[in-house]
Amino acid sequence: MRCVVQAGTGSPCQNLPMPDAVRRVAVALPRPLPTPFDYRIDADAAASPLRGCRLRVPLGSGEIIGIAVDEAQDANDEALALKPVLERIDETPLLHGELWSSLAWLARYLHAPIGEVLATALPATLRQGAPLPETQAHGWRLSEAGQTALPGLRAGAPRRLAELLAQGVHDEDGLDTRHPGWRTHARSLTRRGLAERIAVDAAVATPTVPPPMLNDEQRAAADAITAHESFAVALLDGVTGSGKTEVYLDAIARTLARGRQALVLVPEIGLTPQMLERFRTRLGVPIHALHSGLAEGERARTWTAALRAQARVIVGTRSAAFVPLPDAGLIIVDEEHDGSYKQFDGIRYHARDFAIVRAKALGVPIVLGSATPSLESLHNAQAGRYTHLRLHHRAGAARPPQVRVIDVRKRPLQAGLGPEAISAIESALAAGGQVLVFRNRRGYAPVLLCHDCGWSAQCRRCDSPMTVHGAGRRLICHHCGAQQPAPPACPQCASLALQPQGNGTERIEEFLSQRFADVPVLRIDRGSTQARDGLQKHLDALGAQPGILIGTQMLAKGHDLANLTLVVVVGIDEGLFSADFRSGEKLAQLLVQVAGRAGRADKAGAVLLQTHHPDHPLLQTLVTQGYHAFADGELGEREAAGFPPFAHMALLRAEAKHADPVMHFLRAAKQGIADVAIEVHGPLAAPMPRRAGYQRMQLILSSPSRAALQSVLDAWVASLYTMPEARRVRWSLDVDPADLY
DNA sequence: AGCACGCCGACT
DNA sequence: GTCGGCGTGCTC
Repeated sequence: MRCVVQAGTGSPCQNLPMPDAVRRVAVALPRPLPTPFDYRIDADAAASPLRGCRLRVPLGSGEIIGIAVDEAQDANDEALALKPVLERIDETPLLHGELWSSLAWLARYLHAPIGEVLATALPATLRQGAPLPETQAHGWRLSEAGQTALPGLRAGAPRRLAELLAQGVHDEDGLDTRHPGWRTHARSLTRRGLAERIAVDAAVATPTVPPPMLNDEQRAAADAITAHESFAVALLDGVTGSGKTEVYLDAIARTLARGRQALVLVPEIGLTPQMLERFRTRLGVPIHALHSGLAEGERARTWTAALRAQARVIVGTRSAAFVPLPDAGLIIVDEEHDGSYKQFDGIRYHARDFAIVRAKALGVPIVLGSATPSLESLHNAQAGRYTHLRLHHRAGAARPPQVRVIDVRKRPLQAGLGPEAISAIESALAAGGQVLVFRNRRGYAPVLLCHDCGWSAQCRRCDSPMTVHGAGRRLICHHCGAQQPAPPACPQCASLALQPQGNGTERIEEFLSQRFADVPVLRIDRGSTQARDGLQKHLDALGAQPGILIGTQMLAKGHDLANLTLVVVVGIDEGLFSADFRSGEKLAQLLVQVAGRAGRADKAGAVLLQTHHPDHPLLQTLVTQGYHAFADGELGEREAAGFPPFAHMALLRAEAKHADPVMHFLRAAKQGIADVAIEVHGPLAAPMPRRAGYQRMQLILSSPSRAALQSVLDAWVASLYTMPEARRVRWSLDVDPADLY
């Protein structure tokens, strides 16, 4: 029986004898379970606040780390039947305050299990129960003995380090990036008593590089952002090269001066060592980076340093949206339109949207920056919910590139390149420039086709076309990674007329390196360049000499190419007619971003867009009137068609080895929605599974009212867990899906 | 998600 | 005769 609190009598439980003093606590577990599980806990272990603390508990035959979602409740005999909490890991809550309530909101909004959401928010080592790491920042300086001994030191690396330290305290963070290998020399100095390691206060800002003078637009934008110290969303909408980063730096510097923390989110490919170094020298504080390339221990250290307010500036990719910000003053989301902010498996959150929720809860300003803002953000700006700050001018004298649409209908193509493109490449190289050929498709050719019977190579497990690699010798499925040799003859009609159709980056590389044999031709894509510094090394090796880069998405931004004068974009036609409602927006953003790579400081650039559909409205509007005109038109179409941001969607996906149970489950699920405010489409075939050999289908829910959709999801998702049909499939829900196919 | 339990194929 | 395949169901 429950212990009932009666009005006016206080808690009667306090008066009852509690010999064993057993209490119960609800624990969120990192498993796809709809609710937290109850455990019993000793009263003394539950004496201090529990909510947000990690607990080690038994589950099934094993043990697991969960998080208490509430304070312990008084319990009676039935609590004895519960399994016991094995260990209380945290004395004080790891998650609390704003972060706790924002995460609780996120779990409700995504209709995801709270335990999975909390686990996603924590760095892996902490999720697995590790103690909070040491985070005190340290620096190095010369000892008094070092000061006197310095002039007498032998020339060499230790002496150079000593000379550096003689200028003042250097923090380890900065030494790591600027003087790799310094630790060996520091050890050698320490052994001789010449240098010493001291704790440093990260909050003291001493910029080593003075800020440039902001132009009027930049100044006005920076002033508008820091005008209020409370929640407000600013859309910083500035063309490529307009100096958005200077606006960020100015706003961050003011935030630091007010004694507050700043969080900067950047897309996966935007977080480069050069960018961190620029922030470090300009802000004069250690920059705490958070990205997928970091070791787990390092991620935990950064997260914890933020929790302890030692980290003042945190720059990170998607997952950095989860860092604690006890002294928050400003949040920035750079390239806010970028698709990498949306997580595609597990908890499908959108880091930009969650950052806005957090800024609101924290009561701090947030800046969304982009040269090609998402239609959502433009819509919000037009509706007056966001302040729209425009930067129209490229900094310095750089002129915008000349964009030309090239009609390749009936033109002879070589590896997908028309005569205009080839001669433009020739003259750009002859003039000493560099050329970027952008193709959004890697591999040699997208499909292998039999010219006689029409057979094409399909992946046996995914039913999708296999991409031709290795100059036509291998077939690879880009969905499941399956590989096989290309067949010598058509498996269907035995014809030898098998032809690779279309052109991937490999085939373009093959052609261009023959055609322009006297210049370097570099292919940059996921197949050729694994690590991010691998790409930088390639670019460094090329330098400013004439050459050709062939690339996919990876080359669309970041990494300055000082001498790039021509960009050729091929293979955009499939993007013009893709079924997904967001494909036009994505293509437009990509084209503008790629075009922005051409023409820097002194050289005007040219951009050629090759297409079989030169009159397509997207291209016409984009080229003649620019991105914002395109966005206005596209928003009109979204409104007419009932798509985001004018409708709100959720997507229920299910998969199993066979189609039948998937169909049964989705049909049954569809039956569960009776609300007339919700449109339900499906079951429809879903995009390729990551796991090969699975049948996947989906249901699309949409409603003009976010509130109506949310309230339907509340009851509906709960019912999915108990549906008998659900047991035969794996299902997942995606609220605000990024794309439908 | 893990993990155990449970019932059918090719191997020491 | 057993090792192991993954289908099914459960975890406070």
